[in-house]
Amino acid sequence: MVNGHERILPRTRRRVMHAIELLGYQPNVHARRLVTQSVETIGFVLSNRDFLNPFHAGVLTGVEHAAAAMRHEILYASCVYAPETPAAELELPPVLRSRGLVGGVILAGTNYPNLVRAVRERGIPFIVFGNNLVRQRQSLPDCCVYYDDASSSRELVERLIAMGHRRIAFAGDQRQPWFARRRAAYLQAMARHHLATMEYTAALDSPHSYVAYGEAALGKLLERHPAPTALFAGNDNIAVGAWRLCHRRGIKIPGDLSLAGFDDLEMAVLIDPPLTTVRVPVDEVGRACVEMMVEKIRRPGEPQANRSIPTHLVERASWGPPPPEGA
Amino acid sequence: MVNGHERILPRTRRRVMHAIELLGYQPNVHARRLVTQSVETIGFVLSNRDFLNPFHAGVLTGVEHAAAAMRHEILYASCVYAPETPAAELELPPVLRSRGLVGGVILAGTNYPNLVRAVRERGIPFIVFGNNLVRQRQSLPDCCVYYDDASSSRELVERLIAMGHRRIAFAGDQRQPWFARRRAAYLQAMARHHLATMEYTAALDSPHSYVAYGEAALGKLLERHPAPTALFAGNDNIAVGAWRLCHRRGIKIPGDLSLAGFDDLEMAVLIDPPLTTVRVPVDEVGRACVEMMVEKIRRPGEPQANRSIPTHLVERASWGPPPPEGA
DNA sequence: CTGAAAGCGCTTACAG
DNA sequence: CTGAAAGCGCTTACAG
Repeated sequence: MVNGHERILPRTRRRVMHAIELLGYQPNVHARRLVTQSVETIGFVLSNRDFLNPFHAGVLTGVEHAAAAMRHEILYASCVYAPETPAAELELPPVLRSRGLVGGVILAGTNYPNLVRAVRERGIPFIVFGNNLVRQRQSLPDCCVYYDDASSSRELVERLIAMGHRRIAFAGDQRQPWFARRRAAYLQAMARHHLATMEYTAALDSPHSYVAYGEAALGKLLERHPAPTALFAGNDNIAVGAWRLCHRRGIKIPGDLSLAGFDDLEMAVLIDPPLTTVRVPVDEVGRACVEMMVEKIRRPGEPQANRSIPTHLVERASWGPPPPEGA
Repeated sequence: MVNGHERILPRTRRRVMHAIELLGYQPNVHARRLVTQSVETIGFVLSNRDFLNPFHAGVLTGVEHAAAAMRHEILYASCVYAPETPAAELELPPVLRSRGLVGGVILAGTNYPNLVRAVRERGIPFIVFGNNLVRQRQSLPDCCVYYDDASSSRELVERLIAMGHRRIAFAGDQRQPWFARRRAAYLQAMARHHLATMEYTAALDSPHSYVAYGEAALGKLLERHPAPTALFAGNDNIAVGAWRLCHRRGIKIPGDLSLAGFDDLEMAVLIDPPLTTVRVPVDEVGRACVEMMVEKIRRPGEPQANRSIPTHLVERASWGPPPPEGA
């Protein structure tokens, strides 16, 4: 009666409900799950990150809000593994190992094909945050949520060109797929306008040194003659590094150099001038993950299209027309 | 046999283990939990925050790592409530409502006595992140983890005094207990040296406007004659606001004004000069929460001391001796 | 419309 | 040392 909509005498129903209220009765979830063979819990696995960065914190927030609205809980787990380990030999965390802990998992962080394969082989329904999926040859239909960094990147470069910039540089380590995609959009826009590209794509040693990377990148790019009049940094931290170099060298932003980043971190509005960048609606990414996950649990085997969340160019004072030629 | 250490023929044991391996057998957690009446899951409740900020993301990371090491899982849930709602009328999220979902909860975010009371009345073991516990009259023994902001704050002010500063200002909204504690340490240090205090403690309208608050604070403080030679900002965002004002007005840091914050956010090293601040070892806060939680679940009723995690003064270039008097 | 029984997959005493 | 039984707290068919 408590669960179903049986035909029952309204009076009886009321009395039972009253007793429930009175005693503070709450059904035991494990007994229920044992018999129904279903779980309302979704695992959120953060892979290969030593801490929860603001981006993933935002995705997790979105995931939790969406899940709560659909009466699901979120089990948070981190997971570190080597890309080369064969799928069968991966040491999986309990979320991916124990029977019944979760009804499915959202794989966030940076993932590789071996983990995806291991999860698939165990029959655990899963959704992958696609932008950070590295080295995946064949596409993964049915289970990916992306944010669309290409469109905004293209728009960003097109806007710089429309302002009059011709020497537009790009900076970002190409081994990281997010930078590779942003660069591809940059190359495409530049090619469309028959403009020569200027790139700094050196390998990045430590994931924590984006700012230093940005300083080095702009330093190198400024050695060229003629120098770039605009820099599209692969992310905001790289942009902040470039900004610091300008600050030290007295290069005016946007007078001498227009600067744009990607991510819209909190600090984007704190530097002076505030940074033009691209915002990823992380809460929508999280929501999309949950919606796909719930749909997949409800209708197993039913095909679903991958989802792509649009991103938004956020225009701020760090860009403007290029300096007059020959100045 | 799988669970216990019974005396069994080694050969039989080996054969069973082999079969387990072969079939990929994993026990069903719900059946196990139903019979053992225990859960290895700990709830992490983020209260009254609309998103997971870097500080709490760090605590959550610490909590998850410590929990994983002790073979516990983390259920992440957010919870928004009004401080005035009577405990009995609070609408609790499933972690705090369902029977058996978790063995206990860590209450992070900003909490009020009504929630603490509701959780206690339901008999759910809990640990509270004490620094953000507001309006709690009687102390909560046995269940609090704090970070010690007083010692580092005092040390910070003492160091400024030792450098020769006499006019040291403080900025932070006193209704927020973390600012109140830092201010108390400031007042104490100033009193010890018989120095007059200079404060900006206006109410802060929006939690997202710390930077603007910092700009306003320093603006007001600089109207005084003589002006302060150092500012202890209640947190890094307020310090960044002050830094921006200095940047715009051409006030040199630390030549004209020494600046210090609290939190050691990522941006502390990105501003120029990098910011002297206080670092809270968030992972240790998280670990302490888990350790107390597990201890409390294992030995119910056993008294435990509250824990206080030391913080660390991080000296950077944003402070130095005061300008020569009368300059 | 209502009550009693079976069974979900385990663990834990207990009998062989 | 090993196997069979009882029972954790539910839900779901089924008999009354």
